[in-house]
Amino acid sequence: MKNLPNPTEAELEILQTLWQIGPCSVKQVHGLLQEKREVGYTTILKQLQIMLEKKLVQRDESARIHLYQATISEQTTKEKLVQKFVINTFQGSSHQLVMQVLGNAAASASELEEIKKLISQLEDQDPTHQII
Amino acid sequence: MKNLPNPTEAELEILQTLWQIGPCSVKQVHGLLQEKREVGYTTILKQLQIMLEKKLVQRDESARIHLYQATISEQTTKEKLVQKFVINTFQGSSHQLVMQVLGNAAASASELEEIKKLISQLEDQDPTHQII
DNA sequence: AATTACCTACGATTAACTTCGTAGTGCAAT
DNA sequence: ATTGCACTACGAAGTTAATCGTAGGTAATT
Repeated sequence: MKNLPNPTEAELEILQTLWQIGPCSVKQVHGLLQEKREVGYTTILKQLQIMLEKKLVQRDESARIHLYQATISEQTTKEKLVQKFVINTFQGSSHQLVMQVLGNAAASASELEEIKKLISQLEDQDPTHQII
Repeated sequence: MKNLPNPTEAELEILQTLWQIGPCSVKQVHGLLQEKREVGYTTILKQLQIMLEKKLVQRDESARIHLYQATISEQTTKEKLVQKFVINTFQGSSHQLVMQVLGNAAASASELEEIKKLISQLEDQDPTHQII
């Protein structure tokens, strides 16, 4: 429940794989990241050790091969990162961010449908409710 | 037209004020940022000098008081930053980002209206067109 | 038992960012 | 002219991130 620091870029990359496949060894993480880019084994190891100190992950040391898992949830982590990004880049206006994304990189028709559905839900919830 | 580096956090903060008020002196930038947080005058000066080297800004040295202005546009800069952020945080899925933002921090009713309007426009443009 | 293979620990390095102090320069006001 | 103010230039320090090499230990294999 404490407030851990936001993960850095490299840390987030590792967290994404932990979220994806659950508790796993350094070797597994390294194997997956290696597919995307050249990176040394000990680099990942060191990162995980640092993340352990920061309490971004915990590890099971009962076996010789330590197993790491994320201590922070994907959802709330991304929420915080988005929040910070919106403040830095759009001076806090998440509305501006959405307009940007939709305008430029947007979505397939089905994804737009999905978004419209979500908006309808939000509106139905409470028409007067200020969500942003 | 070249590819300049993305601005850092502190640089972006300065760029925001340059975009907002146009060409201006160090003093002006410092004055505005000072309102938001404690920061030294020479800090801003140095940053602007660094940004000049990186070509993120240009300056008019004709007068004793140099005037700085952004060389990169607000729109394209933010596009690039969003793109990078989406890749890092949502593995390239801007759709996921939008759903996140709408779900959590979303918008007032009028803003939702605006977003719906934009979606309609996008759909009308070309229903089969993959926008994302 | 000796060798090999794998795993962790740790230190060191490099680069980037951010910040600010000090010094120097020139304009302006007395 | 001298003094003082405002502005720029530059260097330096402190931080944080990211990467990897080397060393050391444990377990399995021969």
